[in-house]
Amino acid sequence: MDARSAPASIEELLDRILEVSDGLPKRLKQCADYVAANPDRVAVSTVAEMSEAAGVQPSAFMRFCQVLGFSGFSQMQRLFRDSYAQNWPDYATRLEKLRESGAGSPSALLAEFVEAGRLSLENLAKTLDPRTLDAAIKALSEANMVHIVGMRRAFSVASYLAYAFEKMNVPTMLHDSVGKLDSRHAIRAGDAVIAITFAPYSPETVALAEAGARAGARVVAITDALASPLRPVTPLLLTVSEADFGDFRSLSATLSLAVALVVAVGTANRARKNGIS
Amino acid sequence: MDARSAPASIEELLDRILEVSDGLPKRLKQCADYVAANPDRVAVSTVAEMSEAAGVQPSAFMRFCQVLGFSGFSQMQRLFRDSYAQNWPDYATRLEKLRESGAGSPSALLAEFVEAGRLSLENLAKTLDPRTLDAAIKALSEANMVHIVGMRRAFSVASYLAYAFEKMNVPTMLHDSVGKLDSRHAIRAGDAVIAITFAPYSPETVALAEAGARAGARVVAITDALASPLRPVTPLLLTVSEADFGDFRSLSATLSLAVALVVAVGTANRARKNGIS
DNA sequence: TGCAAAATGGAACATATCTTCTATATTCGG
DNA sequence: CCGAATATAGAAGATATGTTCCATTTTGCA
Repeated sequence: MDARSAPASIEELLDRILEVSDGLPKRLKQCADYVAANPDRVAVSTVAEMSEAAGVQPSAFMRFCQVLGFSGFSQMQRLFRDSYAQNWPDYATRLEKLRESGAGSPSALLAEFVEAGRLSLENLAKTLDPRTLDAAIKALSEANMVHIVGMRRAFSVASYLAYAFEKMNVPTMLHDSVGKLDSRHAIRAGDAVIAITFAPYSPETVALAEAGARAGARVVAITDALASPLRPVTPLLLTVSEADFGDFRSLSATLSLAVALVVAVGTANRARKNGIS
Repeated sequence: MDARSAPASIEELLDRILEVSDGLPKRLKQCADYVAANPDRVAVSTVAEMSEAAGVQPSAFMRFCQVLGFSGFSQMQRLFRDSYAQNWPDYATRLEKLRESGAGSPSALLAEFVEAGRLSLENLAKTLDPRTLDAAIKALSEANMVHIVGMRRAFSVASYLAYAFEKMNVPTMLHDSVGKLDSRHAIRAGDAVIAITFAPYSPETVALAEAGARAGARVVAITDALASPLRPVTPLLLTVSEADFGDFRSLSATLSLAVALVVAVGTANRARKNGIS
């Protein structure tokens, strides 16, 4: 243990944690990880609370503080309490403050997008039809392979779906247009297609969804209005209306829907496998 | 004095203060004024500190808390502490339960994710430092070219940033790893890098950010904790803590931040061009 | 495998902090 | 101006919290 004095700022403290973290015994490392991940809790918690959250005994947490160069928890906490002043917690107040910082200022913009995201989420919870969701999940979990297509702004949703399905061990193919290779013939009967598109609708996405339907695949659409061009293609239409701000849409609701879809499908698949074996 | 119960939120508390403030005796009014003006200190101070700052005796401050309907200072403080610490429930285990019990209908699942997204957005508004945001936008708008890197779950954010920057006519390069081509040498002095990574941090992303910094580019990090491996790389650290579920995170807050970033940079660039021409 | 060093858990101890109580001061109405 | 009601200050008491110590367990090394 070195005899250096206590860190004088939170940055210094985090540096020190990063630095010693690897050479720390198990319990002390738990403390280090917890503090590094939740530095904001230090200011308003007791050692008992901190240590419980980190999964260690209070005494272990004390030793951790001392390894960092503090005399004890109280001294370390003082550091966090002193720098606490600016982070004033209340959401409504804070949002108001951000907005007031000047129309067009970055913070004001952020406030608008946060608000838009929140509205979208609320709206999603209210309007999505559970039966359609159930049917979509059934179709996806029965598929041999899930094809995902979404271009331009919908591509981030598509790539997230691909990532999440992979994590869930669901066979997946992400149809990007790298090299303009035409991948539509990869879709077979018994597969499923998730097509994501918002106005102005991407023709490639619609075309691929149609090709999938013709090939005998079930198609799940994530789109923004009942008038979407995907409407004629499939009855499994999940509509998400995001509150946009300017030309951009936040995608908050769309992504939440995507995660829910993946987790539900992953769970259904796992249940089915267990049932069969 | 009325016998109503204690306020359940900070807004309620501030309302109540406003309401009773006029009919309060001198010392108690001092307390009311001080709390109304410095609500952020309540969570991290002792009665002794609060009362001294308000210019009264501790006992006077106690009486003030009781007039408000609390049993004492501690109870009032708990209100402030709870609202500060992002005490969102443990979604990982909550979802695990939902899934294992099989009782979790897809819509219930969706509701969970919507709620998680909402909390993440609130938290973003509460914790993001406007000055860091301003500095990040300045760095990005001064860059000749914006490089974007984010792997795995962060890739959807990266791809969305690329899409939006393109829309805004900001020169952009998305560093995917298609073909495992090493693109780090494309980064030059005068460029900027946006690196997005969340625990478990992707080594490629960190490496590319470091390479960028060495090449003389400004680096903006979007990450999840102050202890992120990107912190040593750059002071422009935008931290977004999403409520996450093991391998998944809703990304609602991250994407809102991304849009705000892009629009602000686009606007700044346009203003600059107009100013020059 | 056995030993020594280090780490850990839990309880005992010390201290800081909150809370209450009462004598004194102040205010307000007649 | 006087008396009753209320407010206040300060200190004493109760409680929560931080801190230390030591027996036990675990780890690392020969």
